[in-house]
Amino acid sequence: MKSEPDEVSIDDALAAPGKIVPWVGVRNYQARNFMRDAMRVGDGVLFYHSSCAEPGIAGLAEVASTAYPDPTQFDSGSKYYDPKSTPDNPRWMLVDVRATHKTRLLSLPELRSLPDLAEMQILKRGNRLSITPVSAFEWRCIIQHIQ
DNA sequence: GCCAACGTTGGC
DNA sequence: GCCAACGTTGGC
Repeated sequence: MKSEPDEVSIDDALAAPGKIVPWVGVRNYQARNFMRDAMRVGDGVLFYHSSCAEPGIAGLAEVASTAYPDPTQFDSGSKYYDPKSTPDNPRWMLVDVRATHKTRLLSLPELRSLPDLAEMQILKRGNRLSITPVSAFEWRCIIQHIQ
């Protein structure tokens, strides 16, 4: 799951109450569907810093709730406000994410250098999704290299 | 700041 | 339903 560290960094997440952050602001249907349909409480999460000086995996986390409506879509003062969404028929969902560890930065160039990760979705050309699945094989590879 | 790549919008 | 125009993402 990508987060801009200027918005929510791994340090911010670890400092939050219960180390939990609600993953607000996702406004892409595919990314929403991953949270709504594919994620289960306890699933592992790679906390990825994007749009920053050193993009890469900065920590580990886990899914901490099932999906529920993103409250920011109803808040006209929020930059994530969506006037086309209503509480009766919410368009955007999110899950809570609980940070578990800060890791050394596994930088984007380092990720790209690992042959086992060649098929990883986040590394595919043109990928812009802020949430992408990670295979068990890729997860093990990353956990090994992060040590 | 640039720009490739992709998603969304809206006229037809 | 097509597709041009526009907006966004995100690495560099």
